[in-house]
Amino acid sequence: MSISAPLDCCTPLAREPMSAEGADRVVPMLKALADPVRLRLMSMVLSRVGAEACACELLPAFDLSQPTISHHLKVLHAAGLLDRDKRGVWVYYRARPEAIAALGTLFDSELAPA
Amino acid sequence: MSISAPLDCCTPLAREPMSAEGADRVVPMLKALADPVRLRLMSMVLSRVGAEACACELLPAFDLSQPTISHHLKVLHAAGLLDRDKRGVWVYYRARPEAIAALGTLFDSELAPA
DNA sequence: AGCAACCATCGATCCGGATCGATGTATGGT
DNA sequence: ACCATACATCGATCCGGATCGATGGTTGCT
Repeated sequence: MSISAPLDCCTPLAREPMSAEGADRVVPMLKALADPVRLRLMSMVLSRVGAEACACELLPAFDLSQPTISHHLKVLHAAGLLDRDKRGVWVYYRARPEAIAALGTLFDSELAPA
Repeated sequence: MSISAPLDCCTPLAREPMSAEGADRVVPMLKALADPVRLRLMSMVLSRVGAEACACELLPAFDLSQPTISHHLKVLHAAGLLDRDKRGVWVYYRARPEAIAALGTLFDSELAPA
């Protein structure tokens, strides 16, 4: 499971027709966020000071089992959206600003063909 | 199948922890784009002058059957990302700029908690 | 009226993924 | 050494969705 996401992946959708290879690089990130639990997890981490949160703080926010939340965090990590940092017994997840910024540029409407 | 997407849905992820209801409003759009074929379809339409394209022009770009492309276009339409306009025998799909803009604000990194 | 082209719908198949309980692995405390 | 806590992994189940061939509905042309 690589950290993937070279992040040289995201030109605006409106700039030119995206190639199949380009799509294959972006889709994993979108797929990771295209789930209500994972989108809320990402938002919770991003809202924290330092964009960092302990898994133990995220779990009680959902009515889901611990393995399920662990699975979702793993998906976000594999997509390059979260960094993982084990400190003692606790695991802290930190958002990767470059990944969020890359997705932001995807939906830039500047300079769309008139 | 409603056109959905009131588009008052998208505050930046980093602004505050997204509620379950908020996630349920955004996820359909993300899910629609979290597919390589649909992401490329969206990019192809957005790249066109007027952000508009005929279905007959989109089909040959893929090695997929006509029902499959029709299905994907329907998903993008149902998510509020594409408008549908039948002109004679042809069907034209036009991108909804508000929807793209709404997704753009989702990933705004401005004013994230320091 | 008849035919051809464009697109949508239907029904079926098949694969991925969301979820869980059970179990494994580390870390820290007594 | 023992146990409790925090998290990950495993195996199984179940549902949604991506895809196709076949068919249906419109529109335009002759």
